[in-house]
Amino acid sequence: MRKENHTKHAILGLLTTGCHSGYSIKQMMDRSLNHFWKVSYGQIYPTLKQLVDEELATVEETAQEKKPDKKEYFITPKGKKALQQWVQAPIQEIPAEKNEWLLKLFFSQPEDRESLLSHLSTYSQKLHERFQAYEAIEQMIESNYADKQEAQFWLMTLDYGQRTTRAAIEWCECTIEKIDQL
Amino acid sequence: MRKENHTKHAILGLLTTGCHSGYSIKQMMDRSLNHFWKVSYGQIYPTLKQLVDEELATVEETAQEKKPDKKEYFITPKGKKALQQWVQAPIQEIPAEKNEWLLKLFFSQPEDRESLLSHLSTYSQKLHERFQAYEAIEQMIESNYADKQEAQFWLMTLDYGQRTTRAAIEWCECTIEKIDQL
DNA sequence: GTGTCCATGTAAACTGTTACATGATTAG
DNA sequence: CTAATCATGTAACAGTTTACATGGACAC
Repeated sequence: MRKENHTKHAILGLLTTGCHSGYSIKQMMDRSLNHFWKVSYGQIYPTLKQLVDEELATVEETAQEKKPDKKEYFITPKGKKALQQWVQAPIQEIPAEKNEWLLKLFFSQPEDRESLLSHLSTYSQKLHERFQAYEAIEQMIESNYADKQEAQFWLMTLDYGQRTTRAAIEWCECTIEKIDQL
Repeated sequence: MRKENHTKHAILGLLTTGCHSGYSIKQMMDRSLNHFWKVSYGQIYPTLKQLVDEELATVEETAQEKKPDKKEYFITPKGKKALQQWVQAPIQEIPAEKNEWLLKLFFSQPEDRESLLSHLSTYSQKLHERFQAYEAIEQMIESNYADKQEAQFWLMTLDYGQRTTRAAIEWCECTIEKIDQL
């Protein structure tokens, strides 16, 4: 049973959204896909090379004035086909998040009450920040990509983030209350 | 900047919940911590060895009648201290789930409509199953561990799973409708 | 002169999964 | 007789992060 490398496809997919360098792929990832997929440069650059090796992308090296040299990557027709095939391929696995907060909560003892409350309020704050970040991205997409058809799918992934984050924030508030009453 | 190994602490923590063998740790993980932490045997057995090396746990080998030999692990006072320190230590990182469904949605094109709807209905179904699993665990905890003080924390982690899963299910339904109307 | 943005890359370390290996007992 | 449960473990591989290395431009 071989496993697909989804990060490879994520990077391939980003080549279709106007990102053509490792640097801009990283930026886009951090800004728009951050809540459901992350990558580091240590993955991006080797993967781009690999994509070229597999003929799913091509490179062009450009010298820029007053800026470092840049390598521009472009998806090939073969790459587009591979991307679509991956998009349409069925999925079996439900995502499993690793949640350090819940792990610590699970192993807490009544005497850890104070630190628990502190963890929860930090968590709640981070969730609020995340929620606000989503709203900012939403507005950015609506104003910059209103014409782009694919942008509606981007908004859907964002909606997922907003809904689940809202639920998590509500949980934080309820749980803080519960622990307060212990 | 060194990183903590949370799985090590998760396994250490499970030694305090009545699990004393690699096998029973795996079972408990799959049944109760599955929605926020997963481990494979390939991690459990080496980690247990490591815990003994670091004097956070001890082993006792027991020959069982009509069953294979068993190694029983017990947390040491030093281990308990390490566990509590880890539980109380602050957390900076908000969890990042890798969501293959959202990744595919993000890179979808209008012509992928059919496969998208199929993905979403599968996802929704899996989320329902997960939700029902949570309800079963909840009842199990309430009937088997009603007296155990820590069980209240277990129920809180479960509540998190239920709330976020419910939000995800609602998102699925809304998104299916949206795509239907395209 | 300090920090941030632009820009690319590698090597080592770490985390985690999968496949393999073994074997007895018990329930259907 | 077949599958599941109990029970332990390792080696190879895959995926990912971190630290390191480099360096110009530009704003404060």
